[in-house]
Amino acid sequence: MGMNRKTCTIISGPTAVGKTSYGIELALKYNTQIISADSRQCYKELNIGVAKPSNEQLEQVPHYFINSHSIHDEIDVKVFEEYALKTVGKIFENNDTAIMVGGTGLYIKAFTEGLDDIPGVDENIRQEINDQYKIHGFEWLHDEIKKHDPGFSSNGEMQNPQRMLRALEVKLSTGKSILDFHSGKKEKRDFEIENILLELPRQEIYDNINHRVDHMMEAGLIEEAKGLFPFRHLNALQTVGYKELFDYFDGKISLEKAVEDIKKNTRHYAKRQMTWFRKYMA
RNA sequence: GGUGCGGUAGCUCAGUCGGUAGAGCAAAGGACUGAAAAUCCUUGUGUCGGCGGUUCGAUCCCGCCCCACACCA
Repeated sequence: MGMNRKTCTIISGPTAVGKTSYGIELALKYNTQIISADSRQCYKELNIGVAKPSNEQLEQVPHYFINSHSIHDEIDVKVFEEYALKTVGKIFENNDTAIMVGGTGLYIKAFTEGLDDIPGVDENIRQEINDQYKIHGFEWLHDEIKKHDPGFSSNGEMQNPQRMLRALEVKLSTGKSILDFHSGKKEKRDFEIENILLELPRQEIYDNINHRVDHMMEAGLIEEAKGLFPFRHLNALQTVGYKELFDYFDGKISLEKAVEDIKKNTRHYAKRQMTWFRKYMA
């Protein structure tokens, strides 16, 4: 421990607050590189709709976890945590400072504090649970958890199917409740972490979002989404900006409505980010 | 000009057989450990278009007026 501690500066904040350009500015100042903490910009097939840094920006400063994966890869927090830790290590070989920029709060949390070590789940069990849920619905899920994991049933989020599915698959493949894996222990990283939370008045964020969506449409979002339509079932495509246009392609809504929905859903997203970051970064 | 249908929460509308009203969406607040741009929870007082009338009491009934839409001239 001493004067030569390595530091990772993390720039977070809601979408459309200006993280990208701020991060580049800082990276240039420290002559270092950027690790993105964005769960969607890592996919090389997603461009206009995820507000990726421009090619010029990417040339100014090397970025990691941008265009680094395919929508066909299975990316999740764990993948990110490992990737990001490996990458900072690499950056620290030649720099005392690394920059992380991103809006995916859970990813940043995993990077800074680590995740509890939960064994991987049996793929067959996972598949079986998802199939059964699709067939029998919420009631079934509810009853299964009550039967197999009474602890989660009384203390877990019993109205949230996604969490319940996860709890069930962990319980059935490890024999232990997911709640028992949650130690609450924070991993201590061997580098310093400095948080910078970018904020703007709510109305300004919303205005930025509305304008940005209009620009995305002008830049050809419809064409991009059309090309990705066959992959709509992938997790990577459960993404604001694409799912609304898929509904339009289906004839479920008008194009005008789709654009409105993209703006609205992006605003909701920004709001959730603000809630998260207020708690963890402020 | 005439007839019809409306004017209720930011928006779309429901409702009160007369006792001052409620849904969805929006908006706001919150949660979050391998789907996180995902998933989920909580929060609803507004001159019920205006002015009069009837009534113990009107947003609801009656009259007039204003506004919107449709049709007829």
